[in-house]
Amino acid sequence: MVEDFVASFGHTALGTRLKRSGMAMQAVAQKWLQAQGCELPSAQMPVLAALHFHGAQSTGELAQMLVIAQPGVSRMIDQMEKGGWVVSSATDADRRVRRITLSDRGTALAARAARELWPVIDAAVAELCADLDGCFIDQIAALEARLSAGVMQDLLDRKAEERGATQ
Amino acid sequence: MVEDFVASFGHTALGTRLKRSGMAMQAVAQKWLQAQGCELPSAQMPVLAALHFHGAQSTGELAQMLVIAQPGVSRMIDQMEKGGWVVSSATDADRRVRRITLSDRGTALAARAARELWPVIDAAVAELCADLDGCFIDQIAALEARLSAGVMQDLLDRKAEERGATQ
DNA sequence: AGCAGAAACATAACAAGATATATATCAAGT
DNA sequence: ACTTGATATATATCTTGTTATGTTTCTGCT
Repeated sequence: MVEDFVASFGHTALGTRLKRSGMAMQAVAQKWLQAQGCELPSAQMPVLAALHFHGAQSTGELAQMLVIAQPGVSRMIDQMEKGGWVVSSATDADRRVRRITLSDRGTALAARAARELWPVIDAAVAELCADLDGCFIDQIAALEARLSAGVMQDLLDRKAEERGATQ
Repeated sequence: MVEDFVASFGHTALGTRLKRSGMAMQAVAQKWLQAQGCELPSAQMPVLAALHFHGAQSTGELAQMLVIAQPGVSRMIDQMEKGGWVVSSATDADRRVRRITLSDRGTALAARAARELWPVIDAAVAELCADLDGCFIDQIAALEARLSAGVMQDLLDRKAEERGATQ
């Protein structure tokens, strides 16, 4: 039995592999975040971070910043507003525009994430990708192997511990 | 305005970027395949290729080979059977098992793809990823830049032309 | 002022992955 | 032979992206 046909399919299926690896990384990160008591769905994290670092934005601006289609942002903001993470309102100058701000709850989570969650993920992923040698396709293969071996979970835990120990 | 916040977010959003790049590559490939008269949805292409190179498989075997969840295979096979690309039937030895085979139409498409479609994609992607220098995150950034510049479309066209010219 | 076209967002439907769970069948122990 | 547990697949629902299209509001021209 072929274990991973897609990986054996050369460059032809590279798109599939990149997508798969990306989803795997997101899944690991989300699981870890949940374990840290972070209730926000992982797909909404970039919105939170964008609003944290760059202040209030419109729907269209967020779509451009996050490079996702505008209807996706529309729906995501609805969900985040229901979850109490953001507040939105029509602007006075142009009443078509919906201005989105972090709520108190969202601000608090973003501050905490900036302090102790994102740096851990950043350090873990940086180390996950360190020493990926060879040509690009080999690097992807190495990354896939590390992900399926559970290396990223271990790194997240270790990095969190290290930060906790040194602070 | 920040153009691509995710890309500016360091390693933290690498998963999102990988996923995004993979989807972009798949989209370009699918568009090109359609232009070549290939009617099969791109997500079903790996199934076609797996059956072409490794013969009849069960639902579970396909899930393992393609590293996707079994319900996804179930649904995809339903669609492909409706589209006339595959035929499936319960096996005699174990009537729980659904054995999936390429139909005549599926066999014909796979043969054509193996001859003149997959090699083009392979060559194009190989060149797309050639000379990606630097550390992994820089390589991803370079890949993203090439994708958004439309380099992959151009390569597909050029590779197809080259193959056509030399054969 | 009023109308045409553009722009911002919302809504609907689709795609392709996921998980959770139900159903049907098989295998093994008594 | 029957019951119990495992296995293969199907079904239902969720997630998060997409495109297509509808609605509201603005802008600019006459």
